[in-house]
Amino acid sequence: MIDPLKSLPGYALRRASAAMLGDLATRLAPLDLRATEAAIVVLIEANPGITQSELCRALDVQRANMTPLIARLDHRGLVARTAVDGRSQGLALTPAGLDLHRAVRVAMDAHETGLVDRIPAPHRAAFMAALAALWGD
Amino acid sequence: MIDPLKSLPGYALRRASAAMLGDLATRLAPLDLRATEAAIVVLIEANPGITQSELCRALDVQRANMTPLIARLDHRGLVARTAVDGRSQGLALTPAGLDLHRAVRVAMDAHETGLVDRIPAPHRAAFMAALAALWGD
DNA sequence: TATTGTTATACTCTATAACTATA
DNA sequence: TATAGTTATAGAGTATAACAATA
Repeated sequence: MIDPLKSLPGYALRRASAAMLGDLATRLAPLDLRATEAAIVVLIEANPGITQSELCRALDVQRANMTPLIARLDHRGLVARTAVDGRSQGLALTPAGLDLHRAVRVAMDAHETGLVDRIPAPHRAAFMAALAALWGD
Repeated sequence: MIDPLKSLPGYALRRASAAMLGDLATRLAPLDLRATEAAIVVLIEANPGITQSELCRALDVQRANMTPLIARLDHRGLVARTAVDGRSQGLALTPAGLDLHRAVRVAMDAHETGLVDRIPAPHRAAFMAALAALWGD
């Protein structure tokens, strides 16, 4: 079978990303969190008082799609909302949220370590630089 | 804003992939093709007579999800089915499909060239090697 | 028994438009 | 006027289960 896609960097990027996202999803499944939810938990922990709109900009998620994500974390008792002004609420992790955050970091660190370990050591720095060049702007 | 995600290779991989997929989608939109459909067109052109199941294995798409993809290309008159045996059909591009394939290659080549151009030249080989290490399990 | 293609279904992710209330 | 959050909705992507026909 001739596969003209194998040699295309863009296609390889998509397939590698999908494979790694699948690995992360497997690791987060026991926590009943999806990848985006885990990213939200990490960002709230690092930035207590952050608003939904700020999360949207950091993660490149639409405001309309953030609403059900935060609502689910709220209903699970992981996130608390505190009014900043009349229209926005600062978000912070509850004690249960902080506990979950520790488990998230364990799962994410294992994922990232496993990923980096698969890349030959001399290629790692160039790999990160290339991703930054594609992601930025 | 503290962003602990920025330094994570897995997260950067996901964001870079999403950015590049968006670029490809924009380039394919005038052809009314999605990225997976374009990949199918390229694979059929390179492998006339290929079956749906073989496409599924090459692209890592479930059989159940391939059905509507091929059906749409068929209804648009881009793909012709020829019975191989009683249960599978070989796929080939029609003349209209071959015309479209040329436009697909133009769009994909522009996409890939733009992508590679954004990566500093000394990092390109390592980038491809790293992706291959992550993709091929 | 295993494979091909199909249908039905469901869940996630993403995108847009429109609404409210607040600044 | 612009921003924050919400609701509703629609389009894609992806996953499983079950079925008929064929090998």
